[in-house]
Amino acid sequence: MDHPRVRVRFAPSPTGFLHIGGLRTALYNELLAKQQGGDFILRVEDTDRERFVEGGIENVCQSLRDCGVEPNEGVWLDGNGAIVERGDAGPYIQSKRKKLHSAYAQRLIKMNKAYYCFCTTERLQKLRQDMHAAGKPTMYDGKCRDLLANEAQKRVDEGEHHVIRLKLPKKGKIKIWDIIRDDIDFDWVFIDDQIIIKSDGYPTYHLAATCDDHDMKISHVIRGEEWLPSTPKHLFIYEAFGWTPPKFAHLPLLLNSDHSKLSKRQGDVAVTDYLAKGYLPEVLINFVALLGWNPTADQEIYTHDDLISLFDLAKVNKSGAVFNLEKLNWMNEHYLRKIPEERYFELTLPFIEGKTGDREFAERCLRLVRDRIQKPSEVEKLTAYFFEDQFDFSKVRLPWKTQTQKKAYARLQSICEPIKNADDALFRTSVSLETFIKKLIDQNGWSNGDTLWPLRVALSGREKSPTPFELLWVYGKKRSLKRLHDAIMSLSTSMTDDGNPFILPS
RNA sequence: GGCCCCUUCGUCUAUCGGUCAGGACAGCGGCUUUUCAAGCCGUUAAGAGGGGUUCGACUCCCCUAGGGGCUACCA
Repeated sequence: MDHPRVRVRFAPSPTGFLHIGGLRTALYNELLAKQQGGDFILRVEDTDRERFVEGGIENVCQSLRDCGVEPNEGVWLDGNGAIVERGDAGPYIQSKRKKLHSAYAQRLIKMNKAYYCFCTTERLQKLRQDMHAAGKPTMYDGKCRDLLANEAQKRVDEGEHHVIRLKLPKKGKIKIWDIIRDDIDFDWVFIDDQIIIKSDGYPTYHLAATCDDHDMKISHVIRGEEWLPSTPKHLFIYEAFGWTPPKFAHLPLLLNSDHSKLSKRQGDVAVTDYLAKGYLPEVLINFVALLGWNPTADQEIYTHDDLISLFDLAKVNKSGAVFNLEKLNWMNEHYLRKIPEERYFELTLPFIEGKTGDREFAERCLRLVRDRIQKPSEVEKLTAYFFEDQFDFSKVRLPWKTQTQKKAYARLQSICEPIKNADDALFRTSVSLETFIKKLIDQNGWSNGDTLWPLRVALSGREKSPTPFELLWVYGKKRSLKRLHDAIMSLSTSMTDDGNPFILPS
């Protein structure tokens, strides 16, 4: 009997930040829930007190919110950024369910599906070492497995340190079914009696997640592939209690370029890091959705809504996917060009804050570099020269190819005058400026190269830059003339190939 | 070591027995051009290997190899 309603959960442990792989897991869960009109729950798995990181829950929630992957049930942040829980199946913070978990463990003991184990960490460690040295699988030897129930209970009552282990079958096979991978067979002999309650009284993942999933009526468990080998243990618990297990879908791992599990060592893994660098949330979603799945043969760009309607768990790939930063960059660049200009300004303005008090000038600068960036932060460098007072022309060639300094000087002078006399309206678009300059070239019988090169270098202070027409437009008349005068001045003082005295233009 | 999973261009992927194996990123080349980008056009590049099954396998089965995951009182 299947679960009538689709209810899925993303269940991170708050041991740091939301991992980019976690974002994909959360997304796939959310896509299924939204598509099927079900529930997407956020449950925090914080049963490991030693690894708990302050602020971890907040970071996960905030990252999910930033990316628009919103749970409609479970742990969430309220307007003030405080952690709250909503929904009827709570509590959703696992540590608060400790009593529930120990009650389930007790029931398992009563059913003879679990047992108390008094073995010390030291004994266990030595056991593992010995088995490893003997070339055998490192498993628990079952020392406490057949302790008499009342004897074990007595030792517990006397306060002896203990854990609770699952009493797994020692023979036979178990078949699990996975939406992505179909049937998988496991042999019980190779599966260890898993600890389900630690000596601190807290449950391990295996018991907590399984029982919580049942209590919360989870219909599909969508999680990383690393959980595949422990799924038989989870199924054992479902069977012991007579519960209907959810459907499982184990997602392929995200990989570094050397095909190891995606890790911090080889770049950013936290969603926060990507957001901070200016990757758009919708890009992260679009990109990460396509790591392991693609709904069509020839489309790369999908909105969140597209993904919701097209999502199909059964078509998710089985093999791991390398996280390809270059493609992410391309996608961010692509989106950056499509978003409304206002949003583009919002994204980029902070990076040139304080450079000029002239908002319109700033916006023109940003518009000019828009198709030259992959990330908002890059505008800072690309627009830097617009805000420099003076260029150092000694490092660049103002004349074009074989053009003499004298001729470059004369050419710039000849351009200054018409620009000075031009109507302000001319500066409204770079197209009109282009027409104007080209006409000037035409009328005077000049050539493009020995006019446009010096003009462009004069305006940018560098040999590589956008077109002179765009530069004139960005600067406007006054700033343009200032740049031209600076260049002319520089040419006149550095001229050594010709003794003629030059008169500086007014 | 043991168990499990995986294997199409360098990378992300499409293909669900019959295709010139398609698209995207990156690369390369060209066009454009005052430079650099961008843009446009074109192009290199793949079914790990070996056996089967079949009229026909990238697709189904087996073996081998390679990669990955798990093997904690972490999740």
